Amino acid sequence: MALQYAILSLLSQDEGSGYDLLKAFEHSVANFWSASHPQIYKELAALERRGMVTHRRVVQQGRPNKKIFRITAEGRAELLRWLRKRHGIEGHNSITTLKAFTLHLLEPEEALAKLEEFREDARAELKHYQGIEKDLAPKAKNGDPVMLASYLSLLFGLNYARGYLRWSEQAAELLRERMARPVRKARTA
Amino acid sequence: MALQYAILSLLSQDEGSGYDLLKAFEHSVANFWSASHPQIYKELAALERRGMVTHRRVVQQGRPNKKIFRITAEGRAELLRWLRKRHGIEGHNSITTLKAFTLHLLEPEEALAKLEEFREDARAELKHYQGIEKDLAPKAKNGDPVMLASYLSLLFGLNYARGYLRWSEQAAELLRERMARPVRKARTA
DNA sequence: TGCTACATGTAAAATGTTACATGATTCG
DNA sequence: CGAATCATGTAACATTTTACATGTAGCA
Repeated sequence: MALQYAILSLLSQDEGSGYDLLKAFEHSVANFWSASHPQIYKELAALERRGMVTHRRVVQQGRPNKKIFRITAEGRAELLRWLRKRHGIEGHNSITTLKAFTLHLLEPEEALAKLEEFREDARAELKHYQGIEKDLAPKAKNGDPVMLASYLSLLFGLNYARGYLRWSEQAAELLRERMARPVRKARTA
Repeated sequence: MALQYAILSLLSQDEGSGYDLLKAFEHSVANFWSASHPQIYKELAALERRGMVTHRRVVQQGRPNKKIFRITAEGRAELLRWLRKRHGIEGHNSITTLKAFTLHLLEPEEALAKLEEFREDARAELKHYQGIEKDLAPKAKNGDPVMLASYLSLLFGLNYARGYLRWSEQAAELLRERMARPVRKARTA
């Protein structure tokens, strides 16, 4: 359902083909949304049936023809209605958190190694976003509202990666404390 | 697929019925995982077929009978195999980020109000977790490994909410800057 | 008397992924 | 010559949500 709004949002910036949308999901908005190509084509068809988008066929030589989709006035209105609704904080299913919750199955040393893995992943992710941010920041500060909105969504990802990193360090810290000062399970007879 | 591991993880702490699991997904682990009851019953059946869990029937008077599920040795081994695998940072589809990305459709004033909504939601969420944290922190520091693992997963949620809050404030700040010092779109003929 | 908790399921619909299918062009 | 890019779709499968279905006990 929400994928339709992701598509409408992308089309609200610029018209494009299903393939263009696919590339956007793989690159520019991979940060916060992903979709496979069959799903994109399915949702585009559904959106067209509902009058939210239209397309024109573009014949090309040497490469496959394509359909360029454009958002309609109704599509734009629908997107706005959705944007204005209040959704609250969404709880997503987080593999990492589930793993943290399951960490008691590992011996402390291995658990610590696992947290170290999380930390490495987070640092890599953070560096990645920081690279993009450096590029985008000046453009966003002086660019049009579309640029600013893109930048705000990037900042969300950046913040997330930062929180992830801080958490992995904090968690490792707690585990290390525990290892240094182990807990007696019961009276040591 | 991953839901099976969430179920195995819960059962690795304590045996329980499908209904117990449902309540866990609604409360204790709602933070990072959710599931509907049909899905839980289906996955329990699948896990049992694969020998990962077994159940015994408990007959009750005055209320429906129940099936208490228990993880098997193979289930535990499978859960450990999964835990040890490296998953990397998972990209989830975030409604909030999508909305941030779409914010250019609103006039700056309304966009700012939207960000203020995000901030309110984040503050509420953060307060909620902080309440739980106060309760759990002492128990986690002196409790068993299961307690510590639960605590680590709570910390993840806490960090997330903090990041969300900081982002919403940062985003509002950027927008306010922009409103004070608006951008000229092109040469003003 | 009506709502909530307890407790488990099936059926149908929606949503998403993976595999299958095609076919030219460009780059290394 | 093999892989990647461009470009769109179908089919099969997997996963998830919502609606349907049932029935007791306790609380307000």
